[in-house]
Amino acid sequence: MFKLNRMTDYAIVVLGVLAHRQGEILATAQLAELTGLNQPTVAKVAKTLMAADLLETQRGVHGGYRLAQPASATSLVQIVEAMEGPIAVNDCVDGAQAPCAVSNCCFMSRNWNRVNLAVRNALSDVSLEDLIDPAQLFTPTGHQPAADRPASAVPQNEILS
Amino acid sequence: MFKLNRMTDYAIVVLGVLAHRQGEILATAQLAELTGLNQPTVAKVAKTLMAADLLETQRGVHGGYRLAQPASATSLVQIVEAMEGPIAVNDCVDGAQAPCAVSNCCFMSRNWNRVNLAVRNALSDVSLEDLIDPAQLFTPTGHQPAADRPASAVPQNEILS
DNA sequence: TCAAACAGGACTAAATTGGTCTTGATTTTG
DNA sequence: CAAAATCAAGACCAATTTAGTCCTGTTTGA
Repeated sequence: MFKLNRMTDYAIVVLGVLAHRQGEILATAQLAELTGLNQPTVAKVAKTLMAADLLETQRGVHGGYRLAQPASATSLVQIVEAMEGPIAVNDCVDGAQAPCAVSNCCFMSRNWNRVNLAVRNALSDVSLEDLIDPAQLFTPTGHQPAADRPASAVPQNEILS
Repeated sequence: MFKLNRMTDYAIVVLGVLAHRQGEILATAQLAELTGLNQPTVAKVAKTLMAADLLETQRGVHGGYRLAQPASATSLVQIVEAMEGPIAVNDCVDGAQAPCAVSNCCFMSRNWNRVNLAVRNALSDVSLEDLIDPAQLFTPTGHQPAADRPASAVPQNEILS
């Protein structure tokens, strides 16, 4: 476990498509077609991402969404917290939504905060750009041409190509 | 979110009590009294921890449970994985229980593995002993005497004292 | 003015999680 | 040997959470 919600997965797919067409405004119907998700689901995800200022919107005819910032500037922790609320491994952690219910709290609180911060840092080290571009990662110099990448790392599917 | 299950919290409380009485065998009824949990809940948690070899058992009259290894040798990742299964931020990660459902998978898989590993490492850096003993953490030399610790870090409650 | 699109909720259904119970096996003790 | 205490294993139901849909508005361009 420790799994992301399905909605968060959807959000990443949607953001990935928008990142590939940076600047373009795409309607939820187009996003639905490109991602394979249902249009209402895309709309719900987009609304949530809007509330976190990760998307910009244009209303009315020919309206839609685009990224509010470059993919390289959006970190995974932003996406996760937009969709799932603040990261809190339990209720003993600063920023948790409810006070802790059981008594393993309080005197462990500082340690939980340390754990929580470590998890959070792990997510903040990855940008949306990293997630959608395999070449970015695992290559110390970065931006290595595709021909040099192992074939197994590039089984692109139609969604983001 | 990214929250641990309540059962995992319970497990940590139970393990914490057993760590304080290392070597002693405690029955689920005693553990229930010491932790404030219900006896059936303690029994369920203990069964799960048994399956992960974190506890040793003695059956029959005066039976019960004790830690299978010192608290310092049990890491948080062991406890979490015992209670919640392998850590997998999504289904695209090695060790996930189901193949990925949506198409944000595959070509992101290696990156997800990186994220997953970072989260996992964050949890493996914390031992059960760290969790129950605030003095262990935040003191580079470790094992600092209680008198030197800031008062705010030692609001012990009755459960683990 | 109309149609395309987002805004903001409410709402239902499905899945997961938490907690309890039952039946059986094992061990100590009188 | 019998009884009591205790763990073993799993079935089961209730509560919570999550996913997905829908409805009624508002905005905008043609």
